[in-house]
Amino acid sequence: MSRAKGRGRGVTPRAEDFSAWYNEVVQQAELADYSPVRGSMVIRPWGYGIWERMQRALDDMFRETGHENAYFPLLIPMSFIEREQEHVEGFKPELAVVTHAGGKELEEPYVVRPTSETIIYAMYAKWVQSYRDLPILLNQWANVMRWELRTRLFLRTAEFLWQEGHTAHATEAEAEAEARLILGVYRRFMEEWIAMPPLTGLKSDSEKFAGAVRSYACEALMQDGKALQAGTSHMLGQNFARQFGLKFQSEEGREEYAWNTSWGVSTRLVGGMVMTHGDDVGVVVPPKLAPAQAIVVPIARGDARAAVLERADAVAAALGEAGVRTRVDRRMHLSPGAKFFEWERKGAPVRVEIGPRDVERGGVVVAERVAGAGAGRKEALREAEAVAGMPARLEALQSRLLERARARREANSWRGEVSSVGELGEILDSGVGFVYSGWSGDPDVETRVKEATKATIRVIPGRELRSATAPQHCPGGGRARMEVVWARAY
RNA sequence: CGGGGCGUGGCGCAGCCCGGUAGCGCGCCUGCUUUGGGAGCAGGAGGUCGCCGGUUCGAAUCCGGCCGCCCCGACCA
Repeated sequence: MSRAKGRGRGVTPRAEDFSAWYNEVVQQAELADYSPVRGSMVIRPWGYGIWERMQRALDDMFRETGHENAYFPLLIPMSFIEREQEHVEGFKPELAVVTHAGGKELEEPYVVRPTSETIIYAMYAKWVQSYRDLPILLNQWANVMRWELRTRLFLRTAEFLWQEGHTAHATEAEAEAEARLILGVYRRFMEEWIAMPPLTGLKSDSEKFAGAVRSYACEALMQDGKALQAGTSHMLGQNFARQFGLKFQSEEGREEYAWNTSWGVSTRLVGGMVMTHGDDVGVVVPPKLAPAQAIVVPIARGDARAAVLERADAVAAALGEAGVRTRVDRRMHLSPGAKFFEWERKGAPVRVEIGPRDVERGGVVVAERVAGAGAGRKEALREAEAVAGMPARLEALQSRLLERARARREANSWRGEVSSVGELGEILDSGVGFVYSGWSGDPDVETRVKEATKATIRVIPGRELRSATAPQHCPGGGRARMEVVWARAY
């Protein structure tokens, strides 16, 4: 495709410069654009449509697990943020603060929420008196602001969209179960919808959320071998409850502090999708997330024009009835080829071409964005056959993407003995993403490894993800008390 | 916050050394012809050369200051 490249329409190949590839692809696919405000982005319709599909799917899952949506305010009194010790320390450096309003300086500054634990638990404290008022299981869809120094579209922006769940429970066990339940929801969502299979498990203390007792996380492996923290679920213990007076009277009449959890995923997931499935042509959107799953491109040549357009509309309508989100690209000032390139760049899963030859024989030409093994680039099918087969075709594509991503994750994982920091560094330098090893639990080891290799413990994997035989050796020394996964991360 | 780079029509760039009519490609507009992998021809619109100051008869170009953005490192969904 040197021609396209020469015309300045190509993309830097992933292998040449992954980060340049990412920036170009996100913009060329019209997922997002830079805004005039430093570090913040505009999410364009194609990108926002993907986020909306994610939102809908997650929202349904939250409801199925007993949660309701609510909304808490954007501005939080500074004093609230300052109440929980670790929480302030974690967030202070990246707070945006409102000091003036209505033409006057405020008596107490407000922070633009970086996360809402403080204001939400202050409200819960007001609403809860008895164990009968528990649990509270709320979620909110909101924007938050963290004043990042180094930003990237979707992956790290000053303002981003997310969902944050906040729950309050009468017992520790119940809160713990909630945090784990949500971790499972996230994992299932990422696999089934984004076709991005994450590792899940516990965070080490150094990586946990500011103010949490423990954090669980989903860590996905990107094509460049770096890990992306794609979702977190925190068991907050009674840390916030104590600071905000979130107390209740138990069945036995005792006054007790409630147990909290909080959990979130953000528009970062869109970036994860790009870095999981994208190729040197552009973005690849899994069918379940695609705002348009099938793009019908009429090839309206000469006097066949009217007939071609009519068939295109008919096929689109039939696809719509079959439950396929379909769009007809009727723009007449672009050649078919230009449309093919554009939709491939944007990652639409399937293209349906209809030209005079197809109309004549009652057929269409179908091309998939990511061809399956053995399948040709284009298939000439009868109209009815193409329509009837489309839902299955999309499902097959969806699962092909998941399998491909899972295979890549495993192919780029090192499961074996790693006995020194140097060896760990060498393995990472060879292109391996996730390195499994033993760990004593000593935080000094983590620090030393990070300094030497830039890798951190991404997760202490859950049982089902651990290696068949537990690693005996620990890079950095000590006796192996658990298995951990190291990686360089975003 | 430290190091590097860049600011010139919407986008990508040349011009800057060596001061003298602001240019190229893509895109955009109009018309005609086109349409099975990035259409062709003809005509056209669009620029306080990041900002402020200085030098000069004359500054995109030389000098000083400021601002912004991008890339690379320390902190983070």
